[in-house]
Amino acid sequence: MSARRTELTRAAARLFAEKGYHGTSTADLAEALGVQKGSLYSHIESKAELLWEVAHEGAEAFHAALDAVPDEGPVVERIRAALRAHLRVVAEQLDVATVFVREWRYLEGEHRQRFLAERRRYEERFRVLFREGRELGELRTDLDDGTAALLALSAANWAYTWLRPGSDTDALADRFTALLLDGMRGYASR
Amino acid sequence: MSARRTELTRAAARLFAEKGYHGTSTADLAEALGVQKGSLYSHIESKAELLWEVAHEGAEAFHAALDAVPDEGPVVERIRAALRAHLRVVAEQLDVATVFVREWRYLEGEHRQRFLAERRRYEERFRVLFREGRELGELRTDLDDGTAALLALSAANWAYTWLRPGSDTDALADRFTALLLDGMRGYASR
DNA sequence: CCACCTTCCGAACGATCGTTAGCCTCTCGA
DNA sequence: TCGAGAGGCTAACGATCGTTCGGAAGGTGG
Repeated sequence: MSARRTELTRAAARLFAEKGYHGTSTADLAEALGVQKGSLYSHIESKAELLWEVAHEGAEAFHAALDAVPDEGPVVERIRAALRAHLRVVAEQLDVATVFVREWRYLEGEHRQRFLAERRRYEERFRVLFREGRELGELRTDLDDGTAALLALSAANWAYTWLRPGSDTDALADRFTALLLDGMRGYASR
Repeated sequence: MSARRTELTRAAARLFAEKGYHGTSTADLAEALGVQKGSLYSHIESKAELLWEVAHEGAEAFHAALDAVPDEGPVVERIRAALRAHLRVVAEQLDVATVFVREWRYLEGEHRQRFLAERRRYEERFRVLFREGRELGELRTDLDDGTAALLALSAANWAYTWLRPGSDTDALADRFTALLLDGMRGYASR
């Protein structure tokens, strides 16, 4: 992929995240490259192709980050690592993450199906951690692991709305993990 | 507001939630009423007015639900009640809640400012609960209440993506609350 | 019965949408 | 030195965008 083509993808990620897919025109994209809008079509076949590309890049980034999480060892540490990995991707590729979480739904046809499969698989990889944790006894044996995974994924998926580039995402993830593991209850309410 | 006008607002909520604000045309709205698109302008001054109306209705619904939460008594119970209230609104007014959480950002000018103020105030009402809980000792005295509120709000704000009308939102909220309060850690990892 | 108000129609507005076409001008390897 | 391909231009396409307008139904209250 040429340098110019890469530039276009980056601009698309930024603009789709900022103004939404339908709120971004080909004229906007062209202006970001300093070019006439017709010239975009030397690089792409359609605006929809850009959306797919950015959404797909998001899926790859999140999956790659999870790949670095060991699939053995204490579940508690793997949950922490998974949250760290997710938040790091959000902070380092905020535009792409935003498209991955919010704009993907404007995908159509085949691309939409492929994206949804990747997204479901990602969430399942999270769920497995909590199920395994319960089964191994590292998490409470009476844990509702589905709800637990949903809570963790909610924190992960909502992060793009408040997380800013440059944040200490490891510390943030650790705070979430501590909360999820040990709860908030104090002595006075026990 | 006439019955017809109300119908238009409902259609707008449904379509904005389904296809996004910029993905919904005035022709779509007109078709939902079985009318020519020009006829909409007997009822409204602009499409943007509908977005404001739906977003504002969402803000009112969420605030009204929180109003029913007592401002005294055990903080733990008030957190549970607040989560119940929020999830109930999401399930009972899913379209409006979706616009409140996701589509509001296409508001412009004055309306955008007013909405943001309402939204910030809503989140602040949540945050207060956790701060107060820590100060009163009902929650752990070493609690990071900002992160705690963020975690709860993440679960609340993400709910529109998975919650379906007719769910038992009270039970769902209680499961979240139990998790938030007592955590997931099991004996084996302590 | 008439005057009014609400609602809708049909047609059109200028603007903008995503996309296509033909042509020009570089750059670079053969 | 020449040919080719990459990348840009201008211009235009038909479609659709949100919105406006004048007029015509239809019901309601005086």
